[in-house]
Amino acid sequence: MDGYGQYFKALRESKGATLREVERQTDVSNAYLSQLESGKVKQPSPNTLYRLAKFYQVSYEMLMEKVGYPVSKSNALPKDQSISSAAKNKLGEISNEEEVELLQYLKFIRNRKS
Amino acid sequence: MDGYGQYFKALRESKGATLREVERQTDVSNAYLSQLESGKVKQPSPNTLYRLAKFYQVSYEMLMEKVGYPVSKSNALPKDQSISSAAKNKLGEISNEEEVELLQYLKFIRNRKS
DNA sequence: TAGCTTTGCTTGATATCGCAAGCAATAGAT
DNA sequence: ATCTATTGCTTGCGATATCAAGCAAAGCTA
Repeated sequence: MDGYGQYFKALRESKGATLREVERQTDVSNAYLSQLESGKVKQPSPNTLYRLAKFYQVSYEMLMEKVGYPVSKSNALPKDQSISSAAKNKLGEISNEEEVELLQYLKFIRNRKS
Repeated sequence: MDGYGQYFKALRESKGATLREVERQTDVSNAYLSQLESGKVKQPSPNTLYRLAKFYQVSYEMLMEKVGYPVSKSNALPKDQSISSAAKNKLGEISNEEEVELLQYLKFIRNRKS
């Protein structure tokens, strides 16, 4: 039903921040953040996305694209590219052990579908 | 008080188009276009701006900026991150949904010890 | 146990987007 | 002069973004 709600939640929790912590740093209310993460928001404004992008240290354009806004240039870019960079940002500090587990889990995910 | 309203009107008139002509080509209602040109709209959505940009043959980003949305002129993120190229290669093609699951699983891994 | 604090969440309110429908003025055609 | 189509515009409305306030559960602390 919702797509990027889970993503924002994962972003926040991977940073170990609370809703109110994000609120303090971004001036986006914890009420709205909660709705955002539970899929009750359709398209947060670019202004909001920009604040979150800076706090979570991910690409603003990537967030724009993720919530469905047109992003002129990256129309030509494959979608996996921006996702890859997002993953790179979030997974950039993983240890070798964690990497192995993630890769195994990725296999598990993919086998689960077919 | 109205900044870009005049601009949109100038764009349309320079093309010799009527409100309803623009409506036909962009699926933006003539009612809304009228409000837009008379400064009664604060921030038209990126979706709307994109349609108008294409019709008027101007830059989408320029319109975004004109209306007051943040436009990251320079990428806030470095291109190359200190991630193992192995993981980068293997994770480079993960999908949207897979990324979410991986981030959640990574959080699970890290909390498993405590 | 009782009392603060934190955390995620819900709810009511406000503001804006964007449109369908309609209106007054103008232009053209007969 | 009358009819018809076009044009710009206003208005009322549903949908959505965003927040302030508050609430219940859980965690600390005394």
